[in-house]
Amino acid sequence: MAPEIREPTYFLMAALLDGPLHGYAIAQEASALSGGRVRLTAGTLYGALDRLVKQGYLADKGDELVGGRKRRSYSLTDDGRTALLDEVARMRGAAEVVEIRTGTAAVPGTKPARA
Amino acid sequence: MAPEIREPTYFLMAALLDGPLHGYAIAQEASALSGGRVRLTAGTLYGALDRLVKQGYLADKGDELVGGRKRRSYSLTDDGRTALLDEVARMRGAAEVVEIRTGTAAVPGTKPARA
DNA sequence: AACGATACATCGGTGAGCGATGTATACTCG
DNA sequence: CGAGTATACATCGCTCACCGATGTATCGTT
Repeated sequence: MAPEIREPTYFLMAALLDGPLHGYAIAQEASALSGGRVRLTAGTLYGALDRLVKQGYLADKGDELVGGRKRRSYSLTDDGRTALLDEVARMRGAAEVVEIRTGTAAVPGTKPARA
Repeated sequence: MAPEIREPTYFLMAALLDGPLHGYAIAQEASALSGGRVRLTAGTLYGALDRLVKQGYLADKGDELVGGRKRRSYSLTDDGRTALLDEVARMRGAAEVVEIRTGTAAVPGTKPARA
């Protein structure tokens, strides 16, 4: 069973859905996507990047020199995309369990992701 | 900003939505609620229980002797319930971001968080 | 009597997250 | 022109939730 993807990692991967980005840009996009909730500091960012490449969720697009500054870009692999969508399903399912038990209105027409 | 609630903890708290339970029963209910995904082993369970009581998310209902065996029951506090519902909202929001970006069918009637 | 389920508790390792620190370049404003 | 801020990378050490292993003890079944 695939382990839970934690919030910083989740938004890191989500930031790459529209195409490759370099590390720093990922951090900014992840912050924007999360409404400012997630702040990918250097420690988290570059550690996660290396880990995700090793796991096969990201592909290293290599270095590039832009105005004297080095940039390393990454793209989301098919495996990474799948893992991200699995996580979405996981969250939907988990949310639903609590909503049903608390009577919190599930949006009418929302069909259970998977029973 | 409230930190993310991890999966084992999430289902532990969800197990208490219908009323107090003792530790071992919580583990079973959490497993059932998660469709077998989450298995609260002793290490996770009792550690989390203590932690959550300290955080004010659970209340210790005290010991009780049932057939020679000791039972310690816990209930979900209002704070715990609120934290759980916050987590549901967090997950819904995070799921939506990815669904919109991937074109995964957002349920009609669900309003886009943002373009 | 042996075994598995019930029920609690503790210990040590792992790994993601994260603050702190370091290096270096580019831009902007006074 | 000098200072400060933003860009952009990288590493180190700490914390904490999780989790497997281990231990204690009772109860039901065979």
